[in-house]
Formats: sequence, C-alpha cells, structure tokens
Amino acid sequence: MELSQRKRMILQAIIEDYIATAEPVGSRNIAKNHDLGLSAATIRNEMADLEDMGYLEKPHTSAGRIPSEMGYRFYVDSLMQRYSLTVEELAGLQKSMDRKYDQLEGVISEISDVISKVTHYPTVVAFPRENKSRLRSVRIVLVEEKLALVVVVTDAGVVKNRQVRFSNAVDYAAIDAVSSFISKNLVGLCAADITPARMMLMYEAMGDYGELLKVVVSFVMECLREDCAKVYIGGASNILNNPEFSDIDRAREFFSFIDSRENVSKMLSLMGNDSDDISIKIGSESGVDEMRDTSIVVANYNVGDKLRGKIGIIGPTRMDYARVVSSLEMINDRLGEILNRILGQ
Amino acid sequence: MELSQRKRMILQAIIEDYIATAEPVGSRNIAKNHDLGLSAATIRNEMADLEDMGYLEKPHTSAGRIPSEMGYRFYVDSLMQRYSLTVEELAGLQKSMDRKYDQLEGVISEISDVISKVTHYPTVVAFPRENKSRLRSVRIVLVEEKLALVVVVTDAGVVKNRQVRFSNAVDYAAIDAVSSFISKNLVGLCAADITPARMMLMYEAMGDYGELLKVVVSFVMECLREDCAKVYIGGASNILNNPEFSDIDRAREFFSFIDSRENVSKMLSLMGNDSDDISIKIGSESGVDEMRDTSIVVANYNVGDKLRGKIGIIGPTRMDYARVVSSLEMINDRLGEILNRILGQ
DNA sequence: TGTTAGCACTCGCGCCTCCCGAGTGCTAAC
DNA sequence: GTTAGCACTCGGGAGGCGCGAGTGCTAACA
Repeated sequence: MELSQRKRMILQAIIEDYIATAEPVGSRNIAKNHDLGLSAATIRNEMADLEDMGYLEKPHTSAGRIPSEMGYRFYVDSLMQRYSLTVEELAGLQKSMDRKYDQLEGVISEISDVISKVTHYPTVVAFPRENKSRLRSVRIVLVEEKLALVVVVTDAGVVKNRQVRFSNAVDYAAIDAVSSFISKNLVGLCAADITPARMMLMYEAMGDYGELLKVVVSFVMECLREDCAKVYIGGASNILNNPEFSDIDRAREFFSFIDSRENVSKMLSLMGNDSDDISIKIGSESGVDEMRDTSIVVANYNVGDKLRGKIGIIGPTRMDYARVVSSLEMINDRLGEILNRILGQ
Repeated sequence: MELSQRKRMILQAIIEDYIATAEPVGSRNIAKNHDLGLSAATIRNEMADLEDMGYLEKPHTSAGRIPSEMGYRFYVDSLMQRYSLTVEELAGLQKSMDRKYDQLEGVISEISDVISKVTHYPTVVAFPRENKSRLRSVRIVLVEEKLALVVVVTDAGVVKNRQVRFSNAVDYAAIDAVSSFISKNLVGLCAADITPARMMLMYEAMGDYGELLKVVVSFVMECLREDCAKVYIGGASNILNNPEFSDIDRAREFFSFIDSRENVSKMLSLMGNDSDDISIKIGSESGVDEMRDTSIVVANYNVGDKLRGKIGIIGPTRMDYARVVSSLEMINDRLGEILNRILGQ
C-alpha cells in the first residue's frame, strides 16, 4: 500500500524531530513546529494509521510516537534529503585533510578521526585487503648477516615489506639465487595459484637454499592473502553523547564489542559488498546481535586499482542519516584523491 | 610520625576491603571479617586517628571510611603484598603468549590485550621511541622509475623503511650518488647533530640530486627523532566494570581522553622515567586533570639495547594494585623474552 | 466525507516524605 | 587501654501524589 503524500510529510516530520530530540514526538508538536496546515487532531489520525502500517511505534500509551526500523528504512530510502555541510564545517574539514600524509594507514586513520569529529559518531575503518592481487616482484635486501628486508610488490601497486631474520648467516649468492628463482616461478601468480604441493616442489628444487626460500615465500603468501583485515576505530567516545547510551550496561555492551578487532572486522565484512555506493544497515539489519539498536553507514573506498577498504560510521538507530551520508560521501571522494596522490597515480 | 603495627594492620584491612567492594568500610565489618582480636570500638578509635593523620576519608558522616590518596600511596609503598597469579590464570596467560608473533607492533598490542584480560583494566602501550639513536646505514632501493624504498638502520638495531615517490624519474646513478653521499656524511650522527645549516650545505653540494637527497634525509631525521610515540589502547571497555565509572559523564570523560592518541602519549611520557622498575601514579599524582581519580601503573620494556617502550594499566584509584603490579611484572618479563626472540638476539 | 475542536482518560516522571539501617563519636564501666 | 552501650547522623530506597504530555473518541462543522 502506497503512502499518501500527506502521510509521507508527516512521517518525515516525525522522524526528523525524533532524530533531533531523541524524545517521542506528539501530534501537537508536529502541528506547531512544521507548517503542514493541518491540525493536531488530523495528524493524530494519520499517526494512528502510520502506526498500524508499521512505520511508527509507541513506547507507551501516553507518549508520542517513535519511528520503527521500517520507518527509518523508508526514510533513508525515500524521504531523506541530502544535508549540505556548512561553510565552516567544510573549511574545518579541508584543514584537517590538507595535512601532509605519507603512509597509507596514517591517512586512513586520520581521516577516520576527522569523520568522527564532523559527524559526532564513532567511525570504523577496515584497511584495504588484497585478495586477488598478483605478485609483480620480490626484492630481498640483506641488511646484516642474518637480517634481510623482503619487499613484495603486487600488481595493485602496493608495496609491502618485512624484516626477516635467519638462524644462519646468509650470503649474497643465496639471496640472488632465491630472488631469481622467485622471479621465474612466482611472478604473475595470486595466492590461490601457489598450492602447498607446488611449494614443496620448489623447496626441494632449491636444495640448500630451501629454508631461505620458505621464509620468503611464506611472507609473499601473506601479502597476497591478507585475510584478517586490520581495523581502526576513531572517536568511540562519541557514542556516549547519545542518550540511548546513557545506560551504563548498554554502553558497556557497545564498548566491549568495539574493543575487539575481530568483531569489528567481521561486522564490516558483512556489509557494503552489494553496492559500490554507500550502504546503510538499520538496527537488526546488520545481523550482529550486539549492534541490534545501532545503525551503521558504510562506504567503500578504493586504493589504486584492485584494493578496496571500508569506512563506516556507527550511531544509534536514531542517527542523523542525512548528515552522516553526506559527510561520508564528501569525505570518501576526497579520500580517494588523497590516496591516489600518495600512490602517485 | 610512625604508624603503629596495629594501625598498619587496620589500614591495610580497610584498603583491601575497599578495593574488593568499592563500598566505604565500617569498623564493625573490619572487626568481623579480619581476625585482628580487636573490638569494633577500638578499631573505631584507630580509624579516627588514621583519618586525622590523612590516610582515610569519610564520604559523609554516617558512612564508613575510604582510603585517601595518601592512604593508597602508603599501601603500595609499605603494606601491599604481591599477589600470585593462580595456576589457571598462568595457564591462560601462557597460552595467549605462545602464539607466533612476527611483527613488533603486533606482539605488543597483543600483549596489551592479554594484560587487559588478566587484570580487567584497560591497558595503554607506547611503542618504543628512539631519540638518541645514531644512523648506522641507509639503503635506497629503486622499486619503479619514480618509486623507491628507503631503509634506515639505527645503531639500536632497528630498521625502518618507507616508500618514497619522486616527481621525476630517478636513475641508478642518482641513487648511488645520494647513497654514498649519506654514508660519508651522516652515518654515526644522531638527530641533534644534523642541523638545518648542515642540511642546507649538503643540498647545495649535491646540485642536481639535491631534491632526492632532501626527501631521503627528511625521512632519516624522522627515524632518528620519532617524537610522537605511537600508542595502542587495549580493553578500554573494562573501565566500565568499575562502579566509579557508572556515572555516564565520568565514563565519557575517560573515553574522550583515551580516544586521543596525543593525550595518552603525553600522559605516558610523563611517567616511569625515574626508575627502571614499575611506577605507580595514584589519582592526582599523574598530573593529568582528566585522570584525577584514576591510577596508572606503568612498566618500561626494552627492545634491544637502546629502545624502550612503556606499558601501563589504568584503573580507578581503588585499583587492585597488588594484582596489577604482579601481573605487569610477570608479563613484562615474558615480553622481554618474546621481543628478544623476535629480534633474534 | 474529511477536518477539527473538545474532552475524558492514561501513564511516565519528578517530587516529597518517611523510614530504615549502617556507621559514628562519646561516655562510662571493666 | 579496651570494650559495651547509646544517642545521633545521614544517605538511600520505598511509597504516594500530582503534573503534564499525549492519546483516542465523539460530535460538530465545512
């Protein structure tokens, strides 16, 4: 059943009032504050209808109405208007983003903090994961007798490196042998291509240098696979500004969840895979029990060609969706620019 | 004025009861639960004395006493007995620490989580900083035409590296020239030695390669200086288990403070510089206003020779000092071992 | 037929009051 | 010096009350 234009207006007014005040909203208030040209009584009738249809709820008989999850869903899908950041907000944002960044993780976590400051909600970020990237090259740099730096470059243009210590001294001959062996045999492959059987064969083929090869290859595999995405959480304390979390048990539940990287990483991995755009999960839609009365707005960002990470904002279901979505869109664009600038592309 | 043996016993009993229950403790309870062979009335008299001397406080007339900061201070200095972790606790600890670690920051943050789990308090870690380290060597690895990896090794045995992008293509000749120039002119120096004037001279001397040199040297400087220590915070939600933080405003204050890396880093830098051992700041002793009614227990850990980081536990002033100190000592020892194992020393 | 005014009814919330009990300090007796 | 007894204090929880915001229904109006 379609909602009449009038019902839509009233529903929007209710949701926006509730988002702003966190108090159940009554018919009189709507009549007074929004210029709908309707009396409280008429609005009351419409509200009763909207409740029957499932868009509104009553916390108790003699209070106003609050939006249901279904109400919020309809709001974000059909009613919500984009909010434009004010000039001051934009200026502040610009300032924080013009800092010089040099490392991927640094930028991303910094941006996460910026978003928290703008939206007043906690922000979670999943650093990019690279599952299907292929090996472009491997360099082994001998730093000391038993210490080398292994540099792995993937075709997504990402460079990873790690120090590796050996139990025995290693000479340049060994390094060269292993390097060229890898160049010949592994370049162009992705994680799935390098099977354990293949690895065994390689180790045998290398004879004395097998141990060295093993260490290097296992790091290469790790770079190509990178399965447990690293996450960063910024501005977590912002959640406490919302009256929904003034109950200490509710707050504890939230922070316990957020404290665990695995939880957050798992949650993010469930989200935003469907669309390229911004995706919104309201309350129980996230499928994560601890987050049953929070909403999450997630955007994907791209690093270079193949890599993508996720950046999301967590708030109560009574979140200021319009503002959050606009801020996230706006920043996500700039994030792309900055990342590309860093990667020199 | 010296405390009599009897006063010490009573003070200890009061503090330990208060730590356990978070409720003001009364004379009757002490008489009943601790076998001191004294009546409530006697204990009452002693308590009045202890209050006069500043070791105890009364929240209001008709409640029991709670320890003052001075009381806690005396407790940790003179009364506290080391707590021994139970067999189960040790086993659990061992299990979490036996995981294979490969990267410094990974270990340290993991250990931080472990400590939080054992102590039920939040843990803060400052990753090692290296202020007085001297440059041992610099390697520049050309990855692509405009992309190089700069590897800096300090005499503390620490290797840092970063990708550097150039605006123009760079060839091997340039790389070699800059490398050998740095080797000749900068090796053996620490951050303070490399003055701006000296840098200017160097840039001029290098002529065409000046820009390249500039980029590399600024990274070198950064490695040698490393002024804003990176921090990690684990188990922050644990703070909410303490009734002191069931007031939402108090909780918000704590989380806002903790949310900012700078705050935490600054706080840690104020602490534990005096002794090699574990240092305890009670309430206002930390000198940080937001932390006025929390206590912080900090230990230093060593990485290799010259590097040291800090690891600290934050709780209410009514913190279980005995347990926290023992856990921290115990884990800090193991941390040293693990770090050394990783560094292969 | 849709809209509005009026009115009785509901019910959460804040406020006040009162009482209980834990704890103290003092005094007097042992 | 220690202890028992007692009057006094005061925070906090329980219960009662009234206010006010909000509803749903009915009846009148355009």
